[in-house]
Amino acid sequence: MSEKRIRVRFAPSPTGPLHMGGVRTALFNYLFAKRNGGDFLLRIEDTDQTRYVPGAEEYIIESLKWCGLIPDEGPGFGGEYGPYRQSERKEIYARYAQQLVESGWAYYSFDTPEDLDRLRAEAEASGQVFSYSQHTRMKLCNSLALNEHEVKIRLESGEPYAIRFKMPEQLDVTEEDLIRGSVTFNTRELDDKVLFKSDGMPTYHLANVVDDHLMEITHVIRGEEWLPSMPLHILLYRALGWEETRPRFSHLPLILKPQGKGKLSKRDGDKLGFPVFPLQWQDPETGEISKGYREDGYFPEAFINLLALLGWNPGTEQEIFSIEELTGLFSLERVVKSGSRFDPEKARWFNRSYLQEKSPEALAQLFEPMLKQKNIVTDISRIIPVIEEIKDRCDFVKEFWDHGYYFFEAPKNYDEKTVSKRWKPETPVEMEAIAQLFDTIDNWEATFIKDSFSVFMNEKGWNFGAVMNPLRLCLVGGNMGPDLFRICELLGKDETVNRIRKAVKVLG
RNA sequence: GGUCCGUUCAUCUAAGGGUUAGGAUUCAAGAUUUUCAUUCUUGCCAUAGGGGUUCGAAUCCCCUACGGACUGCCA
Repeated sequence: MSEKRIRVRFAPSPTGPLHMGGVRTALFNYLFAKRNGGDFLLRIEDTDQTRYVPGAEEYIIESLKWCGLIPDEGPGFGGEYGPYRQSERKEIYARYAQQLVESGWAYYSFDTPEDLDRLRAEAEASGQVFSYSQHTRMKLCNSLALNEHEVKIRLESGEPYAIRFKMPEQLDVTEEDLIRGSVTFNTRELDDKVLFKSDGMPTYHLANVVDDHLMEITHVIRGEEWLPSMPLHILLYRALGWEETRPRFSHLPLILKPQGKGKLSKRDGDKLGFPVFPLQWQDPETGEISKGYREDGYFPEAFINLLALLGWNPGTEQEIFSIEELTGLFSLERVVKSGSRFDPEKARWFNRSYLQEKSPEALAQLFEPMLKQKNIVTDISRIIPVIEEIKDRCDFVKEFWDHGYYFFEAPKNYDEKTVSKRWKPETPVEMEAIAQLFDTIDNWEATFIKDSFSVFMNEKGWNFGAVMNPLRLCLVGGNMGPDLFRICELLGKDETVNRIRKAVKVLG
């Protein structure tokens, strides 16, 4: 094989937000490039003007940045092979389309979209499927069926036309897919795809082949939905005389929805309560908002990690990988062939793993803005010890509040179940006694508080459970939380005593 | 309908002819925590079915079933 530098591309269409399957495709391309010391390019495939969605390209780029998948080349990233937006490469494609007609690999088609719609409808009515192919092309309106003179007149009169690929008859096209192994198609079953549209733009098929060649792409790594068009692309390289240098192909398995049938779609996320997009997206037409992993509180490292393991594994039992580790280990050979169902529970677990590894300082920095939003201003140094106590019980930074709000504000109400279970007629007297005891403690540290408390309890002969549980209720408003004396310490003596007395007043 | 791809615990997956089919998530039980959660331990659970090839098959071949993708002047 050649010594060519490895170059791969991620080529999304800016027709909406990037789906997590798209992010995984980008990730695998990135990992493959970096593993092999090559280049990762971003190319925007915007050849369909009718499907342009404002903001989609920016969304794609912001998503890649959030994930840390920075292209070496692409719109806004520089590079020697630009422009990287297909709409800006328009002139290039017409030339190659023309070349294909001249060499007999393609032909003009004058059938209008309406004509074809009608033919499709008719076929369907009789239980058939219409296809523009070697079996039907001679009965249709194109430069193969029409005589030379007729074609010339139509062309000169400016009649709109599309250029279609003239699929060879009865030819086996075999390719070694780097993930799936040998795949064979016979051209007899393939149709004559449009390469160049009547609006002057190429279709995906022509544009991606031309651009991959011009941009010296060595490996095409894309979703499984492209597998059926691989023979067309291979033949296009042959027709253009680029077979010697053409890229190798790999088709990634799909990401399937957690339950039921089919691939993961936008709707599933909304229905099942997890994001399918990296970032939140608001549809510019309908205003409808779709959740994003970022806004849901996922760490980008966790998101990347879970995506990497959806359809790939290094063959060891390790599951937590930094992006650097992934780039060191990745190989297409270890990508699985079958589609994988996405498991939101495991996604949560990945985030948890990353959260537990982070320092209390770093987590406090992330939590502080959320406190500010609740109008709680406090010093980072006061947040850190709280996080040390509660982070075990959290999967996301945003859960710190639910598990530790009582460190920042007195409980507004008391959990009813706990009250009915723990708050007895004698409790108020006991609580007041504890409050008085606490008032006398000078060294306000968990171990001392605990010692004093124990001595006192033994003197009184009171039952620990009967006192500690309502005491916890006074301080946190429920029956949850870390070590009670640690809570007392962090609350401070005055606040602790105040909360006890307040609870006695409220609960009677 | 046609073409192509796929099929190991509920889920993600390991095992590239010889293992008690391993790990992780979920779930369940026990321990610890005088609370809740965590943590730890244990447990439940799989080679789609049928034929071959072979001393020996999750692994190779064929058939069936099921699932999926594609079948646009969309990408």
